[in-house]
Amino acid sequence: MRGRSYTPSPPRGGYGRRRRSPSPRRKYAARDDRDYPTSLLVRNLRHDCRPEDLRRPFGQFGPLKDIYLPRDYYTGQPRGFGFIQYVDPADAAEAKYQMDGQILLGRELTVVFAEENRKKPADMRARDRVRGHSYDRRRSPRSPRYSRSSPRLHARDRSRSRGYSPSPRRREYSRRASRERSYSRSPAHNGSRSRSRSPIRGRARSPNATYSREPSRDSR
DNA sequence: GTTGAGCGTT
Repeated sequence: MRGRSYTPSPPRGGYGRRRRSPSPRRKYAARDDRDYPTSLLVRNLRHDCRPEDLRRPFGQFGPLKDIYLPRDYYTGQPRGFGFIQYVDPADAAEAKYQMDGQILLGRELTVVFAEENRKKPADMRARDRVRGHSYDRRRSPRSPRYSRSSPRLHARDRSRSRGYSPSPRRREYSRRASRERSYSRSPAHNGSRSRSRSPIRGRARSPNATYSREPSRDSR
């Protein structure tokens, strides 16, 4: 009997049973009424805040599925907000209600439901262009040289905390693996020729002994 | 089957 009495505490006037009102936009699009959002957007996070810091306070309400703190792609600096996904939407609702306005590390958190739509790299790229100020892709007035910090460098840091919940056990595993290669998840694929998308110059990766099967040697 | 450049950063 786990009669855990959830107190979803619906936001102002409840979630609304799909009102016929001409809402300009459904708050939680792509979700049915019975399917409440499980992701929360936590705002006003301290820049020092790490996923682990959030896990404890937010984990009180239920199992967390994921925690992710977006960072600036170029600078790698935390953006001050994060996403917390719950397994159970009821927990998410509860957490939102309880944590909204709470103080974490001296900052008052703002917790709201997150949209389900994740942003893709392609979107960010487009956005960057728009934000960049009439970006003339031909040649920008200012060379966006962000040679200072590269996401890749942060990738190293990411190896430790990874940003999202790593299984403790897995970490052990990863620790060993992170010795040599395994750096394949950087924005810069540095494939061989396309090095345009990434702000940083991907270091020329060794060909890594491609398994080029000799065309004429495989006889059977 | 997933996504880690996630919307809301001062």
